[in-house]
Parts: sequence; structure tokens; C-alpha cells
Amino acid sequence: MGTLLKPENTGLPAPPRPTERPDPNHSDCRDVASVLSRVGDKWSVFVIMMLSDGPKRFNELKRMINGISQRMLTLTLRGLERDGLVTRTIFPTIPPRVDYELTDLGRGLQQPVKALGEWAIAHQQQIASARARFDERNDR
Amino acid sequence: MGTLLKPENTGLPAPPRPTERPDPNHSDCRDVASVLSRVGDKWSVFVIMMLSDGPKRFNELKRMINGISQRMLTLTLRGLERDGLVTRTIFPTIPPRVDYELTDLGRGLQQPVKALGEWAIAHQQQIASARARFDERNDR
DNA sequence: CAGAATCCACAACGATACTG
DNA sequence: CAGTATCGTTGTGGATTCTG
Repeated sequence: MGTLLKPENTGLPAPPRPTERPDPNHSDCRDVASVLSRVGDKWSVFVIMMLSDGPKRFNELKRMINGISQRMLTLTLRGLERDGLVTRTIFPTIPPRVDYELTDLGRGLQQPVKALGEWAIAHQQQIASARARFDERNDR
Repeated sequence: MGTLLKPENTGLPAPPRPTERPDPNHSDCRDVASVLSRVGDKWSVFVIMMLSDGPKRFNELKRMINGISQRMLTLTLRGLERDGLVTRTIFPTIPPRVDYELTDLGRGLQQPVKALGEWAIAHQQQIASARARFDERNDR
């Protein structure tokens, strides 16, 4: 990797290409990927958002996030807990009660995620119309 | 392909929420989800990063992104093109040549994505050790 | 209430072979 | 070179049922 491509494109002028260098941060790919995949997980992001304003109980989260199955909520929360993004607090009462709360780390992650969300909202129209155009071109 | 645009998170009925105000941007859940799922797609992010410093050819990208199959690269690029994030330029030469380049929209998306990536790098240690602790607690 | 366990459908992905 | 087509495997997630 990082090698320049061969000039076997014999004499094709083609458009000028900016000078290319090896990818600056390709060494961190794996670490970044692990976080991105957590963000890409739709449910994780929703959970983090729902926990913005304080701790929530299991079923409370389940009700807030419409459409999530109990299984996925469990798995999502476990993943977030494992990564140190949320804490899980058990109150040994009857019936049992479990609170989930963002850690400092989790609150930190919220910032970049929100930035992404705001970008999404700001450009959803452009994306939607781009899709429409693409699909129309391709449907025929 | 049409990945990950399931119509399920349609609206939080705002169930009995104890003490707080309605989530400011809960109405945009679906749009956000659609963008997040693209970001969550590992390959899309890598491609966008690789295109940071100018247009690239198909096989050039394939070589740069270690481990991607040619099929996934095709699908990923189609998705990005559909969303208006990259352009696809065909040079009808022999052998054929196709350049992919970020659009302004794509370059815009790069910023929040990079922020996320930087957060990931900055906190990978914390996450790693959180995972280690969690796993150890749980392995026994 | 908060989950663990099981079953199953289907989407995602990789490998391979073929084409203009 | 830049794809498309097909197949087989794995993974992901929903529905359901059971438990402390």
C-alpha cells in the first residue's frame, strides 16, 4: 500500500490528478473502524441520544426508541457498557430496576455524533434529490 | 441495494417521559439514521477518506483499501454516487478508465466524519481498557 | 421489570467466474 | 481496467417463550 500507481496508462492525457501521497491516517484504520461501526449501529446512537438528559430505565428506553426489540436493546446496552460509554446500575428492589446512564466518555462521543446528525439534517434535501435523480436515470 | 432505510423509527410517540422537554431533533430521526447508516458502513467511510486528496480510479481505490472485495467496492461507490457524495467519470479509452471524486457534498461530510475519527483515536485507549475490564469481569 | 435463550428469516459479504 | 453475475456462507435482528 501507499505505492504510486504504475504509469502503464500509455499516453492517456486524461485530467490532471493532484499529487497523491500515502494515506495520512491509514495506520489507525482499525481503531477508527471499531468506533465507526458502533456509531453506524443505528440503535447505539439512538440510545446515546436518549440518555442525553439523564439516566433511564430499561423499559423506559424501550418505549422511547420506537421499534427496537427487547433483544436488540439488551445487546446494544451491553455493547455500550462494554465500551465504557454507559453505566449500568442495578437496584435490587422488587420489581427490579436498572438504570443506564452516560459516562463522561459517552457524553464526549455525543458531540461528534451530534455534529454528524446536524450535517445530516442540513443536507437531507440535497441527498434526497440526488437519490431521486440517480434512481430516475437508472430506472430507464 | 437500498440498504438500511427501514421505515420503522417513524416517530417517537413521546411516551410518558418523566421530567423533561421533548427531544429537540427527534423529528428528524429517520433522516439522521439514513446518514448514520452510511457512515456506519465501514467501506463508505474508507472510500471517502481515500478520496480526500483528489480523484482516484477504481483499482487504485481497491489497492488502497486493503481487504475490500471488488464487489463491495462497486456497491459502496454506487451508494455514494447515488447519494451525491461522489461523482463517477468514465473515460472511454482502452483500457477503460473511471475516476471517482468527492463532490462538495461529500467533502462536507468529511468534516464531521473526521471529527468522529479523531475522537476515536483520542479515546481508543479508554475504550480498549474499558473493554478489557468488562470482559474480565464477565469471563469469570 | 429486566433480562436470557431459542428459533428462524433474510440481508450482507466474500469468492469466483465471466464480459465489454 | 472496470465492472456484472452467481453462489454459498456468515451475521444480524425480529418474534417468541421462559425466568429471577
